[in-house]
Amino acid sequence: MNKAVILIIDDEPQIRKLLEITLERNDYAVRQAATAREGITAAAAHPPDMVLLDLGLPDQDGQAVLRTLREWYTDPIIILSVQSAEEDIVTALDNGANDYLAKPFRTGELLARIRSALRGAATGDAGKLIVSGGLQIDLVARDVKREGVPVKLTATEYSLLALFARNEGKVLTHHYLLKEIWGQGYQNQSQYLRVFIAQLRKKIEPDPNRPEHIVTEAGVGYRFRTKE
Amino acid sequence: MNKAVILIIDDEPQIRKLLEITLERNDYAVRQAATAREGITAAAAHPPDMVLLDLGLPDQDGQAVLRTLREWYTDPIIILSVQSAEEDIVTALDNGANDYLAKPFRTGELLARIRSALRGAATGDAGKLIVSGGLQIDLVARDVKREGVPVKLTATEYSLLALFARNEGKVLTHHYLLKEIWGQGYQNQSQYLRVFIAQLRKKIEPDPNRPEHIVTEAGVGYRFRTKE
DNA sequence: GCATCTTTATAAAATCTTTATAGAAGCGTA
DNA sequence: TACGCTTCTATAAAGATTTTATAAAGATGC
Repeated sequence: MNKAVILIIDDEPQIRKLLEITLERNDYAVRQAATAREGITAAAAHPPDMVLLDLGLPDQDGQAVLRTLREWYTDPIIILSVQSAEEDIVTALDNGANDYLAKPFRTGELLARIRSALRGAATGDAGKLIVSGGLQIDLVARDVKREGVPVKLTATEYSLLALFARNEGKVLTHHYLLKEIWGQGYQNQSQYLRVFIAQLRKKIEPDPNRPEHIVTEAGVGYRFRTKE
Repeated sequence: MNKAVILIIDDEPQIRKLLEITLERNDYAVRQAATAREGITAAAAHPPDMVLLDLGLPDQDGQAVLRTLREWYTDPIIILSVQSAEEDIVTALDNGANDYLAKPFRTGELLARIRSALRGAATGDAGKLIVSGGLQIDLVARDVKREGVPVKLTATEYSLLALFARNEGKVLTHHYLLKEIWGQGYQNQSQYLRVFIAQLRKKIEPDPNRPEHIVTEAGVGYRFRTKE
């Protein structure tokens, strides 16, 4: 029997510990992240059945984290926050949160709201599109088109492209890419990357010999560019 | 686009008036009931898109009303109550309420919670007919036809196809499909899926060897495409 | 008892990993 | 500048592994 997996994104260790104990005692599997960056990565790598998100993270604005998650994550997100101003609540809900609970919360109520949210897990609507130079990526539908024509990508190819798309303009190092896609322990298999980059270019570049989207940064990594 | 219809069940005329004004100003259609009996009758006669339910009704216990509504009513129910004891909240949520707001509430927050609840509501299956490439799915009548000929599907086959039809174009992961159809705890039984997908293809695909509607996304899940 | 769901077995298909080879770029030296 | 050397990159293709399709047998429930 599989337990529902809940990802906690909160920087306070005590809160995480309290949540961990409470949730595990109620038969949920718990994963944790202490920063926005960690949390987004964790959610992307292995999507949990639900996210509990603290808005007061040290490295990034909570509402921005929420919007980023909602670009592709469709399962319930419950906000836990010390803020209880109406504006914060309204913004969070409109950014796609399913519920908002002010700290300190009552654990019984939290558990009930978790049950409620998991019960009615939403089938989200049309996804946010990343469009550029004839290339179109729908992170929710897992759908990629070039000049309007669907491109068939394998699971790994898609993961790689999605990771690029979410980090448009930034150089991603070999090390980082390998760790994100293949996991800890593959950081030196640069050849994997070369093979898959070549594969991707063949499928999404107008001219694979003169790449416009996935450009090589020799000795460092690759950079994804949305043209123009 | 028709306005969403919200049914208010509350015995206090001032609250009803306040809600009526607030909701209508925000482009909802409002209907009202002052007693439990009236409310249940109204919901049954013309099911609204959402119910706002006060727990302190004169003629019947609020939790009982909630349970009665949930016997057949599947759209969102938000509780408005002067009670804010944890026990009341937990009971209401476990009785099927989507949200619980203590009076006095802030109207901005109420509106945000209404938007949130409506957003995640079962995609208006009402009168939805999906037609494509000789395939025809009537989600209301639970009726499937191929080239005009009725297709006989088992309960599970139909649930699966309906889930696909409601998420046309999107990749649905094994995990998600198994959770939605078989429930929490079956997420690793990918073989179930394979068996039922094969079964469905045999029944709805023009050429089951070259599926056009239910396409495999190896390593990830399946995608439903309405042809052309 | 019959329809349906669950499980098992096996073949086929798709994908990933690994190997091989060639090209491009940087760098020091004559 | 030209040359050889080294390092990094691109790509195709063979081999290995994983994932999928399907039939069919066993179990379950009304």
